[in-house]
Amino acid sequence: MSGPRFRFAPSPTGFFHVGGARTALFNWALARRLGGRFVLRIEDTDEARNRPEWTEGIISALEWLGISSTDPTFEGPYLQSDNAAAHLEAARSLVSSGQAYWCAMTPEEIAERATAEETTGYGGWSRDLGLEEGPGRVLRFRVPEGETMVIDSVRGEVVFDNSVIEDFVLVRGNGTPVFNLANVVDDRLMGITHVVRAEEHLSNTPKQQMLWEALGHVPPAWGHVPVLVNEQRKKLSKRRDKVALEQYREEGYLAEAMVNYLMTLGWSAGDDIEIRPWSEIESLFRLEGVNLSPAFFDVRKLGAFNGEYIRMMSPEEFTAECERWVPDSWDRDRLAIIAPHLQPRLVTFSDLEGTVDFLFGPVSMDQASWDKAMTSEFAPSLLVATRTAYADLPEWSAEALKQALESEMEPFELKLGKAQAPVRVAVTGRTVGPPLFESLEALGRDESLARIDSAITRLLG
RNA sequence: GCCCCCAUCGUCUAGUGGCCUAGGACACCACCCUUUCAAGGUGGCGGCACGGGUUCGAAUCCCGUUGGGGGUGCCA
Repeated sequence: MSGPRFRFAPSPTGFFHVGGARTALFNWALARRLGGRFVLRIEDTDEARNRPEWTEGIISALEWLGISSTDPTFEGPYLQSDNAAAHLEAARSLVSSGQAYWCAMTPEEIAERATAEETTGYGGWSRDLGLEEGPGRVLRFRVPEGETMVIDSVRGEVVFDNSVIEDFVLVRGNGTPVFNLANVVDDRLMGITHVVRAEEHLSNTPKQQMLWEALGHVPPAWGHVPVLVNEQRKKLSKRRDKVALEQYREEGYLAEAMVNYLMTLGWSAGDDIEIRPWSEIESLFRLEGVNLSPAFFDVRKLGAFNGEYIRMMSPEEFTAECERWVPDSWDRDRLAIIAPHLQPRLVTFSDLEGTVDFLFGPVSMDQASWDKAMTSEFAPSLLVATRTAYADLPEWSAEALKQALESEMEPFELKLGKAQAPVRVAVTGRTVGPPLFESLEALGRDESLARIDSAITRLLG
């Protein structure tokens, strides 16, 4: 078991946060490039323990991102709760070495003292009281004097004055260990050498580092990456923002696009290239190159990346992917005919169904489109003429369809762009959509003619 | 309140004292192409938060101000 060990420690909440996804990717890239391990540890809470599907969700989300649990780089998942005994044991060792002590002050009393303005709250009240362990009593860490320097690969050296750090709780009144303790003990037990996580943890890092040292070990290398924020520049929250990775997956964003986009938030390889395959990202990624300020998660740019990745797919890949996003009842051959024309038009695959549904079921006529296309002077006669020409067309192909309409529109002195409008609306129900003649070809002669007929009937009464 | 972090176009970023009249991408606008809509091509709009230093020279270094963010729990 050699080589650096990076840990990723999400807490299951029923969805996988995009910010967490980026942190996971950072750790994964590092572990892969350095020939180390990506250690997944689930911070399972009481609630999560009763919902194994939450943990499964994390695994499947990671899998989607390309962080495969079957890859040799991947280790885990471990459950934090499995180590509960070790957490407490570490706490006890701190008591016997005098680095932790029992405290009887209740949260209410602390709040009272805080408002009384005489102290900051707890203020080390039972530091030297020599209290014994007892019901409801908490174990506190005896913060030493001096200062704590956190050496951070992203931010450099950050110094904290220990006097501003309260004697924090290690074990709750109910006997359970607290996050900071559990984390340190787990990291140590698992031989973690690098802790790369979001910046929101930076202020708590001196506490964890003191714990490492109090336990007699050398702390890991830290790396605090900036958080992801929304338009209001607030940390992304589930309440107000679309943060669930699963939701993007369901909307038809490609994993490769999501991964690539996430990696550009707060990091760049130092050149002008943004779109690049994971293999390159992996070999280029450096913690030292990570930005220091929060980044806005811009769905529009994600969409642009997704479009790029869609266009990069081979026609076969694209068609195969399309089939996954469309009802089973839809004719696959017909879908394959139109697919090439859809590829440059899609932003996400969830857009697919709505843009070609007219090929697979009855037209739903958009009233505004009808009004716009059918009120022109030439619409009725052109439609009739085109219908006649189409009925006798020897070959039902896009090219023939186009030529036929072009010759019918001549007397009206129109451009193709205008002339195709009535036919388009008659057949697709909308003014915008995939290329018309290719759509007609896919639809077939009978259905196309029927739709034009029904439009003519509606137009002429 | 106290502590910590941060600050280049609207957004994501390049930039580590002279190559910067600050580069790219997304978005936006215009034009071209065109079978609507896209895609593609060309061009445009737009930024170093502010004030002091240091220096021959500052987006880059230092100090301050302002502004943002995070932390400060018997949350994780």
